[in-house]
Amino acid sequence: MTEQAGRRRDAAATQQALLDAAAKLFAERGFDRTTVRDIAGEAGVNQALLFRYFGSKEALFEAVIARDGREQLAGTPPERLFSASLRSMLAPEGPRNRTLETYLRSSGSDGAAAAIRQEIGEEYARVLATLTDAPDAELRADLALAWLMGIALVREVSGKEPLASADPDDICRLVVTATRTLLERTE
Amino acid sequence: MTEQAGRRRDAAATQQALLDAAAKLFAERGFDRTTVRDIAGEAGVNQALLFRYFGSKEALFEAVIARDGREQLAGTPPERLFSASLRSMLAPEGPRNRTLETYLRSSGSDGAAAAIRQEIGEEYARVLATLTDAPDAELRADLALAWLMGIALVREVSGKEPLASADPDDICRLVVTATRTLLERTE
DNA sequence: CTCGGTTGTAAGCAGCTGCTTACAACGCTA
DNA sequence: TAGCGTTGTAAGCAGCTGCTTACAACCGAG
Repeated sequence: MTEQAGRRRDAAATQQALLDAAAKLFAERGFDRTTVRDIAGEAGVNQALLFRYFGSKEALFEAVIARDGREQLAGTPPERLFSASLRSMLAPEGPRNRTLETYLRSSGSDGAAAAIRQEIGEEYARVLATLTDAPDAELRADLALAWLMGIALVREVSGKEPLASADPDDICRLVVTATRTLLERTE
Repeated sequence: MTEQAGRRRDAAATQQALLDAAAKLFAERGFDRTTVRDIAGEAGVNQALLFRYFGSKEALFEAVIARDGREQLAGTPPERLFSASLRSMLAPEGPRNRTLETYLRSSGSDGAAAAIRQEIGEEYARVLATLTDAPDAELRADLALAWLMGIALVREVSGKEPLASADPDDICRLVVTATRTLLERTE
């Protein structure tokens, strides 16, 4: 996790370590339940440096989202965004993108965290809305996004069975089938 | 909100006021973000009484769920539970049952709160699972429950538009239509 | 009236939170 | 090598958290 040997006095590496640690902990616990001491400890860094390099806990949160938030969004064609996001959230391991997980685990936070949450949600919904030509496309997109969030919530946060241990393929099949009535073109 | 005149020294009324205040605040802010001082203040009661009558903040949470949690579950036939819960969460006002709202706003909490969350989820899913005869009925029920939670999350917690201001009837129509492929009998 | 348990109050405890400050160690530049 | 800005450290601040304690006010029973 932390590199004790090798170079010390490396500001860039320290900032990276803080960003990585924060991204992990925010995704796992959300904004409120992650303390600056946790982040500094996970990064193997003195907590005062967090404030030197990022100014505040909220600014660190913004930096994490700015780095990871639009990655999947930009790199996925719209027609695959829904299933790709679903699979990304369901993937048990690997360097998955945990932005949506961060989003839902930080629900209820105020301030800058709330503003950023909203921004992410809007970007996802905007892309999903292009998938249908129904007049209420945005509402349908919100409902699809809501299902994504709900599945992540019940699976990851609540750990409810059988959903928590279900095969991502099975989940994907059921959900994509059901959302056909939501996100489809009539033309 | 609080009755200052009239009887004082009424243990039962004090406990009721604490339960009501706690139910409201837990639904609005979740477990973690609600402080015992908030609850006592909302109830117009000295905070020490909270501990005298309920022992701990977690025990108060359990008491709230025990009082309200199974109300809607017990009073609604299975085939209407999904749309009834959805409508109850979408209802803008009135004495709606806010158990599911409490559930999702308290996500991420540990301890007794987590155990109770799980219990509520299981009861809802068990009932929903009776609606289909598919072999993976429980998984389908979890996915339906997840959609409920996700809609509440995006609508109430994130306040995302257009979902937040959408007509409950429109939402219900779209969601119930989409879940037909999930929760239906083949026989 | 007096007693004694019940109800309500005020103050405070220890622990944690985000954040700040004063200072030491380092290493590049001159 | 001397100086100095950069990087890292340790300690601590004020505010909030759940919870406890010591005590006053009340009221029915004897």
